[in-house]
Amino acid sequence: MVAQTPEILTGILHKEGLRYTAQREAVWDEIRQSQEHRDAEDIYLSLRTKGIQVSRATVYRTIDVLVKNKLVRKMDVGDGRCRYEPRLDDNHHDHMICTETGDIIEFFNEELELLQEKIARKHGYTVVRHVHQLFVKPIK
Amino acid sequence: MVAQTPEILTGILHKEGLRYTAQREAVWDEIRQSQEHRDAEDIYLSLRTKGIQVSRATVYRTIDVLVKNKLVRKMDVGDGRCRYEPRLDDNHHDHMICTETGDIIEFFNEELELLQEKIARKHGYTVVRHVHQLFVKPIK
DNA sequence: TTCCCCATGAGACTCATTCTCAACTTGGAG
DNA sequence: CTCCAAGTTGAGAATGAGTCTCATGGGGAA
Repeated sequence: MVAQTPEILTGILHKEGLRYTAQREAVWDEIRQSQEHRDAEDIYLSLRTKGIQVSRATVYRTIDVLVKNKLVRKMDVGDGRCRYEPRLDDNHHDHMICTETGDIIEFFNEELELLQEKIARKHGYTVVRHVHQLFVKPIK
Repeated sequence: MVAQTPEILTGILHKEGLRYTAQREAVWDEIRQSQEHRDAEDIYLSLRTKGIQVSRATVYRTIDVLVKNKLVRKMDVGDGRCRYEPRLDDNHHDHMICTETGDIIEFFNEELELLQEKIARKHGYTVVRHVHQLFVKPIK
């Protein structure tokens, strides 16, 4: 359980020596209130549609701060646009992407996590982070 | 065992209804003779340095054909440039990227492969392909 | 050898993301 | 409460990997 209160952003900005601004709050709110995997343009347009004055540059800059502080998870699906999702509860998971519909399904498997670390150790390393995506298709 | 003979390219081009050209041969040779994970610019510059007349457009176009026909594997490391490696023996493997040195280590684990399929099936899918990268650091 | 059509190359173009810098805010000092 | 140094923002330019265009060049079937 992490980042459940509205003050979490204030704390992070303080820790980073950054100021609290309406734009940063708005970007975080926008990402937080949706559980989807959205790209930066989507987030930007959604804010503008709501009449919130913010620029693409600020959206990107704010996302960087949020990602760095683990409030947001960034994922590169390989189609040229990164997707972002809130990490409110900090539950780690990976993604399965349906090649037919584009749906993104989250999954988590403890055994898989352990196995990865085991493999890294076998080579004298320890896992810092990982990217694991399964491109799948429905079983008919 | 696949693609060990020089004629493999000819066969593929024929199958695809494409012509055999010096440029296509050169790009394939360049990738084939190195076991490294190189980006397109690297391959392009290496060819030019050797005095081979080829353009970036042709390098990209040829790589697409090679990737499609499984002579080359394309990997997106997430830093904006895709890397390519030959698939001469067609041994599937994933990658471990050292966050300190940038070294890329290949690994393969049968258990991991099976586990992925098992997870996908649990959700009603079957794995078409996957991206699995471990960003690691050396154990001191 | 001819000739049709594919292949090539130079450079324009795309598009997500980053950068620039002048104008604007924030927030601590006084 | 006001001031002002320093951080922030926005519009648009810049970046950079990869793609596209189209005039020119070159395979290869007949």
